[in-house]
Amino acid sequence: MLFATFAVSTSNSCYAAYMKSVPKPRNKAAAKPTINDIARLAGVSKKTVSRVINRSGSLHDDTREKIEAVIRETGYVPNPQARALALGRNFLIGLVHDNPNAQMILNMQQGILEALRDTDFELVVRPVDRSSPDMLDDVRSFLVRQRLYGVVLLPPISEIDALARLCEEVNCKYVRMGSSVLDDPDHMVASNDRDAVIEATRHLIALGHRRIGLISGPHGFNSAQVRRDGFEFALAEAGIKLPRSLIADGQYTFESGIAAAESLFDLQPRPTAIFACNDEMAAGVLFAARSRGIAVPEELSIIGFDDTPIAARVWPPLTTVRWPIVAMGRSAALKIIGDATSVSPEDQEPSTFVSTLVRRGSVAPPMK
Amino acid sequence: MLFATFAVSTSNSCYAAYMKSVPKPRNKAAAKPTINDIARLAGVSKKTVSRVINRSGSLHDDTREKIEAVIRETGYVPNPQARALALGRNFLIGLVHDNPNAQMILNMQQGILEALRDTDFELVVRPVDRSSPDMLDDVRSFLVRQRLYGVVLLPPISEIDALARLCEEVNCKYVRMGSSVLDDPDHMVASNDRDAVIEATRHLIALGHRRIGLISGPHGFNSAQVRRDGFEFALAEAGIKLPRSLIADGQYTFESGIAAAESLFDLQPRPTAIFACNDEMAAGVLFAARSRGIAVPEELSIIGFDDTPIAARVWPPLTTVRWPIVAMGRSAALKIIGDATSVSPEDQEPSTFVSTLVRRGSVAPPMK
DNA sequence: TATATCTGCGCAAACGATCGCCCATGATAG
DNA sequence: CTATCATGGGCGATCGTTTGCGCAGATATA
Repeated sequence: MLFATFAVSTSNSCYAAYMKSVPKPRNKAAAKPTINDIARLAGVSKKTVSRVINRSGSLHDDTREKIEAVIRETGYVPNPQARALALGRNFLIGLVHDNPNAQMILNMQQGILEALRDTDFELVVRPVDRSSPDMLDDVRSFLVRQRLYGVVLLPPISEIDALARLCEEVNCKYVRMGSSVLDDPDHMVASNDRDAVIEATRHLIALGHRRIGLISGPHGFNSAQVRRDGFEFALAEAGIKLPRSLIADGQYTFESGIAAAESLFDLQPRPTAIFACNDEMAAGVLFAARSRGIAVPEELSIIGFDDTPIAARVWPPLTTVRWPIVAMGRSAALKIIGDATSVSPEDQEPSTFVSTLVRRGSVAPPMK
Repeated sequence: MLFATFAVSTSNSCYAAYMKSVPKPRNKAAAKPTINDIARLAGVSKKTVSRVINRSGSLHDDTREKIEAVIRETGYVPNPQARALALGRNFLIGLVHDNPNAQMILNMQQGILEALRDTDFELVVRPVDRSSPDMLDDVRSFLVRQRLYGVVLLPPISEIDALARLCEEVNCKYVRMGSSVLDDPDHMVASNDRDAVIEATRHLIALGHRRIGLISGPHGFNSAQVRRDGFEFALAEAGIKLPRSLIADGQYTFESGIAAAESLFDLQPRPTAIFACNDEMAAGVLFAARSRGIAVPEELSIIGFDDTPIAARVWPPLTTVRWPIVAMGRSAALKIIGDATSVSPEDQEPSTFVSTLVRRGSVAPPMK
């Protein structure tokens, strides 16, 4: 038996009676120390051990150190299931998303997991269907049943205010990932997409491009709106008129990028550059250009957004905007578990991250 | 520090908020009924309710139907935390992986989540570091602490026998994903990579290719070995000699594909076709060919493996082998939770899946 | 010295299921 | 007609924590 060698420092008759009342020993194969063992070895009560574990209440330094020593010595780890039951709250962080870019989800997971490493938290992933009328109920039952400690909401569903209200209602911490800064830094991690798009568009303009096409994101997406705003601002700033025909609707998918590019290619004269609101669509533009024999970047410059792996794998590699998703995921997770871990509680996690232009081979000055 | 802490005041206030939110619009799931409520409403004991929930023991049809009616009526859902504590087993499925292809992880998650949909199970993701000496201990503490119901092991770490033994030891169900069939169908889901590679290679040979290069996967990977075996088998079968110089080492990464392609391009004469053991490396070959001005598929045919999204997004789109990862993930999850769900317990989940050749634009007959 | 105020700490009751045992009931055999 | 058995169903212990309440003992104030 694991603890037979430990000295029992108190002869508590109540405890002895308790031990005697146990009808039969459980399977001791998975014998792990419980809080009772720690209390017995330290000569205190469970409550006191719980106090040092949860840093609640005040207690003598001697007592605390004694208990901490015993914990360290036995390698005691509190049982998460029992904690969850007593606390009514689980040590799980949920990642709720609605099938946006696959690479983005994975980078997000990576960032969150980095923050959760060496903590007691685990990551639970949960895709939802935004178009389903039951979506809110699904999420609600997910949060309530699993008693999640917190959730990270990925765009585009992070833009649904009802979801945020739901989290408040069921008392679940949450962080919304987004493309524009809300006035709620505790529940929001965002990037400065607008500035980055302005920078990208200025880059094209500086090279001499004047007929620049835009492939937008789907309607109703905040990120799509913000990126389009930045694009239009940069053009207006340079005094360039933007005819409606140069704006093509996209759906953030490769195929929609191809379709949008086809429509832009049919214009007379053709745009000399295209800004696509994400890399998937930019890859579609490149694909469509190749199909038509349009040389990139000689006859057509392309800029994407996201800097997903595909941007660097196509030929020519795409100039794009790098979005620090991993760092944002880490920050989001730290915002949620921040008060539960004792790692430097002072410095606030940043809420805004800077996206930067990555110059590769898909951009060149326009032909004369 | 070692343990997470809770702010007591937060916990209290949220409890109050939760209690206040009980007068709820929907009469269904907000006020969570307990098993005691069900027992009282049905006029039976907790134990009997538990019997119908867990399908254990035998009991009168009248009793069962009565209880089921009450459960349906009240929208009762058993508390997962309490179940986990009493059962010593959580309703969580773990996905343990060591950073292989990102797209593969995501497809895997999708497949598993499809199987878990409408069950009480959730998916917990856990990346590990295979090169770390603590890897086994990390996984062990993960399994033991979270009391996982089961885990899905992704390649390449699925090939580590010690991991499988560890799962047995801690009494955790597991399924290993792989590229070759082991003799343990209960714990293995595999695809017939070898046959698929043979088919792909035969395809190249039938078109007239004789100098075919191979970019292998990293040493020690079973999938790499199996794919290489298939390649060599198909060449031998056609009586084609394979000089060692036509085999280049790859690491399953885009960059290693570029490097391996460069070395093959330096050969005199150059190979007319290259089989890369995954799409990432195949994309690297295409990238390297473009850099050198080698026309694909006119001067060089390329075949990849996996059919990840990138294969269809580059130009020309890559001929590749499609691996039914999503279906395999679903099957793996069903193998684990199969006996816990009442969905047709008779039909065994398949252990072997068929990979098929997808013909796209990166293959053509060799030039004369 | 007596009273009031803290402070550290323990007892025992939740938390919400599961499950070992025991009992009641009706059927069947001797 | 009684003894044995099979079977549906209940009581209460248990899983390992957290926490409300209360009680000593120490310190401060009058």
